[in-house]
Amino acid sequence: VAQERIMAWLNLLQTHRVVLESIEAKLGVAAGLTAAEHEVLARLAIAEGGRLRMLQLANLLLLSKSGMTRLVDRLVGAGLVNRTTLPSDRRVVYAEITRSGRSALQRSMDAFADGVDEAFGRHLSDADVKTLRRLLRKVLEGSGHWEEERCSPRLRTAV
Amino acid sequence: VAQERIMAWLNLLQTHRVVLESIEAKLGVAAGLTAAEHEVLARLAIAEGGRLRMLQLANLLLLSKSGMTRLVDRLVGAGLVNRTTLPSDRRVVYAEITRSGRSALQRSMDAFADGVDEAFGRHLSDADVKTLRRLLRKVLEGSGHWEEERCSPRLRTAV
DNA sequence: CAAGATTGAGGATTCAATCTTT
DNA sequence: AAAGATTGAATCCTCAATCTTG
Repeated sequence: VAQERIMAWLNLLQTHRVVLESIEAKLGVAAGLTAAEHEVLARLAIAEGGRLRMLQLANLLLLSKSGMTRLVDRLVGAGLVNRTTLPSDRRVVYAEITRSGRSALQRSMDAFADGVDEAFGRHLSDADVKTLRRLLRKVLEGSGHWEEERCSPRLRTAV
Repeated sequence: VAQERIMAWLNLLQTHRVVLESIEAKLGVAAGLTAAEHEVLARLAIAEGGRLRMLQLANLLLLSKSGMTRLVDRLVGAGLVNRTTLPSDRRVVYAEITRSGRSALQRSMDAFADGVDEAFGRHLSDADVKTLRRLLRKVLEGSGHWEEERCSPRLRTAV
């Protein structure tokens, strides 16, 4: 019934909170990063030239433009990212991962994977994970919010 | 592989954002409530006597004590909830839903169900919903965060 | 004027400190 | 002293307005 749908949503909400909290705890002690900061570094590291436009980043993380400006502000302040402009179109600002950013990412990468595994993956079989992903994809596609690059990035292992 | 787990988590994150946004939009226009505010009203409406302790509410919504204090502040300001104290233990504060709160809930209830259905349930079969819920429950139980009352409340239809 | 990004103001949440009652 | 709740300071986010370049 409809009740079942509502409770499924309730459980998704709770799972989100619980798992995120666990991931952020691990990331915090290992690299002093929030989950969002880690994801920016991870996205930049696999991008062509180690850089992405601000708007592209905001889109990938489902964040507002101004939210991304502030997030990058923090990363620049920590020396993990630079802002760059190319002469071709000087309206566009690129965020570019620094050498220091790549080494921070190496540390946070393991913490992140640990966090995901501990709170999320450990209790699910490989088949469960596949099923879960298939269902979530169905939801996202159904509401028109699936984008290959955002939802299914090729994750390079090499940093 | 581990990649698959990470992407499953990524998709959960995105689904959470997308569905929540849709629900809040519906709740906003229909009743001027956020999702958290709606859930407080819903929890109070099915509770014995229409009231719950602040700490119990915070636990149900996975919010901090102070976060719940402020959330109830807003609901009291809107006249949807009252604060009460019983003589048995005057340290405890109860949030109690008002008549006005119940009528607001009647409006927000439908909007909420619509939002869940539209962004979340519509694209999943009944079997899919059941499967999804089973997997999420597995995650929550595995990490020791499943609590029957919080994760599987009996949802009375009568308000 | 439109696109891309940043800034200012305001809202929601958390941690640590405080207040009241037991 | 401990339990329950609130308050103050700080963080992070969003919306609307603004600035710069095309």
